[in-house]
Amino acid sequence: MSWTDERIDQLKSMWEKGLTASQIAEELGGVSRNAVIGKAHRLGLQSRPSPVKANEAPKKAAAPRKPAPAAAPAPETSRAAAPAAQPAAPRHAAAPAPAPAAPAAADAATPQQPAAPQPRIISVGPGGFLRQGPGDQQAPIPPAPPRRLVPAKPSPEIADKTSLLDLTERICKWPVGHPGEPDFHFCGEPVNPGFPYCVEHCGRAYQAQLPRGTRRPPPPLPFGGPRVR
DNA sequence: CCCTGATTCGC
DNA sequence: GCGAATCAGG
Repeated sequence: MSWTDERIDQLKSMWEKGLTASQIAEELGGVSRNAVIGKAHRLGLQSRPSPVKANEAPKKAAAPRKPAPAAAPAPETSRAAAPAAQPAAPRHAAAPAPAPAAPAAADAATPQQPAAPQPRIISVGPGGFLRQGPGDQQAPIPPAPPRRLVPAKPSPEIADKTSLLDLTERICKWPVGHPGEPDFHFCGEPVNPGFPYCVEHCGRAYQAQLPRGTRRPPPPLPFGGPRVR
């Protein structure tokens, strides 16, 4: 899968909506969680409450992930070299810190600036578009971007059945019932590690090969077994 | 264990 | 540009 404009748009939308990278990856399909995060960063979408981000500016530069193989202790000008030149990544954008205007004249007579950098309250509507408050004029909101509303498919969670959308790497994918039927769902138990099914269903999926003659009639297979044409 | 996002770096 | 591998916190 490649990052088409559409998929990028979906990514942005969902990212801004606060969906996790995993959810986005799952929704887009064909990409990993890492791919989503990587793309998000490359797009400049940034800053999302990260569990690993609490710490800030430790005196020691972040430990290099990979100690240079076995050479060049030289001042490697790697990617993270730029100290503070361009409008690089604003680590913590906010920080209004308006220059303390009147240093000397401490006259309390300057009610000019209420100094209230009101945090913009933005809510997100379905589809990921941003709502504005009444007074929030920001004229050129996206000039009617062709933002497509994403179908809210996992909305009506049907019972506690494990649906196709609930399947993950570690959920038993043994089908129960038949596709198309109203109550068709998947087993949903934790898998037998290394297999797509839980222990119980592995037992049904993988039968020991018995010696000829002692074969037992094959157990029912998912979907009624291989179709014979 | 599971999850999360951030970062690096070979491709 | 991409994303797997890795790190690191919850």
